[in-house]
Amino acid sequence: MPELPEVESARSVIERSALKRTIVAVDDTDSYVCRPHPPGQIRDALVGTELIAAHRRGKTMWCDTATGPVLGLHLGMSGKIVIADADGHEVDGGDHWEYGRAPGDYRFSRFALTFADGGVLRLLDPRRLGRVRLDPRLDDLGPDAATMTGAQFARALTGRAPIKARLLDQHALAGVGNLLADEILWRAKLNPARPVDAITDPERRRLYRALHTTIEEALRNGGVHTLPLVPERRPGGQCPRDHTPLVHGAVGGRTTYWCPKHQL
DNA sequence: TATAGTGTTATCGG
DNA sequence: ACCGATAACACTAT
Repeated sequence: MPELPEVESARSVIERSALKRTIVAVDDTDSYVCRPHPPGQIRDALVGTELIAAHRRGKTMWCDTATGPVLGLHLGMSGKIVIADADGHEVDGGDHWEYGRAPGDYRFSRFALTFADGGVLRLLDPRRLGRVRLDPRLDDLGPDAATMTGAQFARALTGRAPIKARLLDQHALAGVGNLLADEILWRAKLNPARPVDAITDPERRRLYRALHTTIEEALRNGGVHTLPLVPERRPGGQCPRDHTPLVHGAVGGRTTYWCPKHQL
């Protein structure tokens, strides 16, 4: 579910609704999501302090605390941030949910902060591929895909990998996931398997423009599912431009859909 | 019952 | 060391 636009809405939920609230309890007992921290370590580091800022680069979020370490949050494949008030009512809903979850269903709560007023911030994550950790390393992340410059983008496009594999490489640029990559390449009319070193300068500029317009549109409209190609990524899907049947295969190890007529 | 999957990372081979 | 491909991770929905 979460790619850069969804993570950004999760970050803004935290920013609006979880800052400057004293933390009185922490559930960090899911040792898979909280690894490598042993149960209790994150709790002991956070109880008594408060979040004071929420940041994001690519799909990684981190929160500064008033007196403790930085709290790193990653949503993985199925993670979602939900905040409830003391009465249990969920506030500040962000992105939509893929696993048919109803409000109040906390079966998949993997991490939780309880605030002094009784409110609770939860990380829900059925597949448990999300991550919570103290003082996360950010050095390995490339520049944020939403704000990177054309020069940074050109720097990211060296080597011989398929262009889609490079767009997915979080070391090269941070934030593009499988759905965004297909959408961006479709808009730029580039074949996902094209080697990076076969991309011409005009094509790279087209791709850079598609990167930004696609992310902006997804942010504005409420997520990657609102983009035109995404709902067509299924057997029988058609090119939104001219209804050519899309073809699919694996590129960069991920399921990939593209239009055989436009994407060359 | 079998399979795919919107992310990351360790491991293997060139 | 660099680069890319692949498997593994955990669990649900189809």
